[in-house]
Amino acid sequence: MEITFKAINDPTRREILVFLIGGAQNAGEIAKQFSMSKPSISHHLDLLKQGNLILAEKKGQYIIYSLNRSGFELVHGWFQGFTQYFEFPKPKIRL
Amino acid sequence: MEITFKAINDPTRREILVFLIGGAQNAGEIAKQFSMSKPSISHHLDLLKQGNLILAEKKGQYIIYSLNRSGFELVHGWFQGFTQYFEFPKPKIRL
DNA sequence: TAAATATTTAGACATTCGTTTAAATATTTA
DNA sequence: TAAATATTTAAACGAATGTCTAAATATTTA
Repeated sequence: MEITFKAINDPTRREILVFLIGGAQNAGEIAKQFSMSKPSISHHLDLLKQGNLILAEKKGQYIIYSLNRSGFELVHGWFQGFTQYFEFPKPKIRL
Repeated sequence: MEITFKAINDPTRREILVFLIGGAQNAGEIAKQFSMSKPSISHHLDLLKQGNLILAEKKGQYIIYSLNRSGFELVHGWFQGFTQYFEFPKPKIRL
C-alpha cells in the first residue's frame, strides 16, 4: 500500500506508467522517452515494480516491462470508499 | 495534479481522508485522532486542501474540514486510462 | 574468448518532506 | 477588555527522495 502510493507519487514514474499503456517495452526504449540517465529510469522502474504497478520479464539481454494489474487494483480499492461517498456509480470490479 | 498526488502520498493524510468519510470535522477533532502535534496535522490539512481533496470552512473559531470531490475526480480521471487497459467496467462518472 | 550491448548497483549530493516547539492570529467567553 | 480556546505560521532539523557518474553484472555477437 505505502510503497504503491509512493511509486505513483513521482511524475516521471506516472509518465512511465502512461507510456506502458501503449504496450510492454524494454528498459532502453522506456529510457529513450525521458531526458534522464538510464540509471535514474532503472531506479524508477524498480520502485514501480516494488509497488506492483509493473512486471519485469527478462528476455535475453533485455528486460521487458509491462503494467501489472495488482498495484492498480490496490489503489482502485482504496478509492472505492470515496467513490461511494461521492455517489459515483458502484464499480463492480470484474476479477 | 502533482500536488494532488503528493497530498495522497502520505499515510497520515490518507488516514485523515478516510476519517472524513465519516463526516466533516474541525481541525481539533481531526488532530485528536493522531498521536502527532496539532501543527503537524494543520500542515497535512493544508496540503490536502492544496490538492483539492478537502474543503475548509471557517465557523466561528473553528475550521470545519470536509472531503472535496474535485481532487478525487482528478485522480479518478487519471486512473481511467489504466482501468480501461485492464478492462475494468467503464466508470461512467455522473457529474 | 573478447568486445559490444543492455541493464542494474553503488556511492555521493542537493532538495524535499514530515515533524517538533515556540510564537502569532482569530474568535469567544467571563 | 482580559483570559481562554482554536488554529496556523515560522524556524529548525533529521530522514527520505531523485538525480548523477562510475563500476558491476549479464547476455549476445564477432
